[in-house]
Formats: sequence, C-alpha cells, structure tokens
Amino acid sequence: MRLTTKGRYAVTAMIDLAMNQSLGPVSLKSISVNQGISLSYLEQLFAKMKRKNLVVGARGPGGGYVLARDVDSISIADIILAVDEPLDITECEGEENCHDGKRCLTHDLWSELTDQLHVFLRGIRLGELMRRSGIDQARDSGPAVRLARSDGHRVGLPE
Amino acid sequence: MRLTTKGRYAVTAMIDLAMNQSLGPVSLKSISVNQGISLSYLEQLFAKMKRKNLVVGARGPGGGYVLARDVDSISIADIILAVDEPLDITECEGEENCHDGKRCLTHDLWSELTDQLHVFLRGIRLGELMRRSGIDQARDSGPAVRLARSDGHRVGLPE
DNA sequence: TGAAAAACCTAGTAAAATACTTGGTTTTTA
DNA sequence: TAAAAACCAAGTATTTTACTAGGTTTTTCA
Repeated sequence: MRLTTKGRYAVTAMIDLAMNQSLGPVSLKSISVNQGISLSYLEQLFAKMKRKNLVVGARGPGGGYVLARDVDSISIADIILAVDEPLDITECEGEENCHDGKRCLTHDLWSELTDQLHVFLRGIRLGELMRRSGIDQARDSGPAVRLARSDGHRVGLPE
Repeated sequence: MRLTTKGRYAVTAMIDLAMNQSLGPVSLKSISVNQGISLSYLEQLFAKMKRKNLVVGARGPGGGYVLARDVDSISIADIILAVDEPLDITECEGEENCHDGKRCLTHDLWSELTDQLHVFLRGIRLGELMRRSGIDQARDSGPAVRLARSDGHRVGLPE
C-alpha cells in the first residue's frame, strides 16, 4: 500500500502555500522551486483543487493562489481526495460487489481500514501541519525562496 | 491511496486456505477457482509467502499448501508484507532524506500514518477473519468447491 | 501600450508498476 | 506410469503515474 507522489505533492504544496500566503498570492513557480515539483504538474494539481474550492487563483504578474478557506477547515483528506488520489482500500469502492456480485471475503476488513484512514486524515488540518512545519523549518533551513506581490522580482535560485 | 490486488489476493487466498486446511493441503487450483484468481499469479504469491514461512507446500497429487503457523499468529500485515506490497506511506521509506537529504515538510505526517496502518493490520489475525468469514459464507453461499486428499477428484465447476 | 508574469488549458508521452501469461521442471501419489 | 500438484524463469499487456510540450488568456506595471 502506498500513497503516490500526487497526493504527497498536493499536501506539500498546500503547506507551502499556507505558510506563505500572508504576503499575497503564492505563485506555483515559487512552490515549484522551493519544493522541487514540476511546474506543469503543479498546475494540474491546483486546477483540481480549485474545482473543489480549496484554492482561489489570481492571474497576472504578482498573482498566484490563495487558500479559499481557513487553514483549520482544510483537512489532509480534502486535499488528497481533491487531486483524485482515492482513499478507498476496497476493490469495489463500497459497492459490495467484489466477488461475483457479492461481498468478497475481505470486504469488511478493507472497509474498516478505509474508515480508519478517513478518520485519521480528516482529523489533521492544514493549520496544524503548517504550524508544526514552521517550527521545523526555522530549525532546519534558511529562509524560503519567495516572491512578494510588492516587487515582483524573482528571489533566490535561478533555474 | 490504494491497496493493490496483490495484497488483497494474498489475504483472500490465505483466508480460503485457513478455512479449508482441516481436510489436508489446499491446492492453489481450488483457491484459483473459488476466488477467481489466476493460478499462476497465486503461485507467485505463495512462493513469496513460503519464503517468509507463512505456508508450507506439499507436492504431488493431493498436495497443496498448509499454514506454517497457527491462524492466530499470522497477521494481515505479515501477509501483505510477505508478497512485497509495501506498507509504508513515506516517500523515503523511513530514511528521512525526502527533501534534498532532509526530512520533507510532510515526513512526520506520512510516518505517523504508516505507524497507524501497521498497528491496525498487525492487530488483525487470520483466525479472526476466518471465523468471521465462515459465518458470512454459511449465510451467503453454498458449499465451496474443494478437493480432499482422500479421493483426488475435482469437485464442482469445470474450467 | 506593450512586455512580462502568471494562471489556465489540452494533448501527448516516458517510465514504472501491476497483473498477468507462457512454458516449462520436478516431485509425489495412486 | 500417468496425472496432479508444487515449483521456476522469463516475457508481456495493461494501467497508472508523472511529467513534457506547447500553447491562450488575463493582468500588471513601466
């Protein structure tokens, strides 16, 4: 059982966004540079998160994305589900038709595990992670590369 | 996040085996027919489970597999790990080098989730599932297709 | 007003993983 | 000695993932 980079990228990018949106919209370019994620891939992930009303886009120079809701109302489950990473362990996705139209031998097992996953991931909010990571970052690394709307110039690493 | 059919097949097959080994070794052929899993794929899964000492093989007509240990000492985690389905949600697989050699923003999150998965799946034993499924089977379906060592003739569905 | 920055969009594609298939051999039983 | 079964190695089709390419549209600012 694994979580793919799709879901992981989405969560990482959202934490980055949460930690930096106080200066104005955060560009995907800056997230791409900071987190080492392909820009175009990020665009695809954010398109999905926008559709699910997790983020709001702002076009033009100095634009970017901002969270559509409070950091404490967005759960990790929200993010992972928004980018189409399924959080269901059952084969039948709840349909109970996994073995010749009936529930398979292990249906209840996977179903119960799926429930536990949801409870766990719904219980963790972006705000909590953001505050945790903020502390870690301060300890581990220097200031993040960031663009502010006020000047519009690239800071930090060239491509 | 999903569990692939590899892990699911392995668990399903092991429950089938646990429920039927009282009559002697259970052939993969019968599991294949009962559970609708490719015989050759089952062979590959059981080769791995044999290496991890979960099952013992018996060759020749009337042969098959038997559990190597008590049903209550084999956990679902044992089975899934035996067939090489990873049960780790972190990118770095515990190495903590997920972001430029350092722990990534979300390392702790995935690490904690991985722990919860392990606890949950280690807590469920084959015996428990077997007894549960036995009840369900009695309610839902007729007698399973099975070969007994004593006669060696195929019973039930032709291919 | 025009260049640049950014979101936004569609389609294609390389790589990896998954889920098999094929075609054997060896062992054991009746 | 024929058949049933485990055991084994290698190849392959399909699917998913992760990403690239190549745009357009909107907006800002000098």
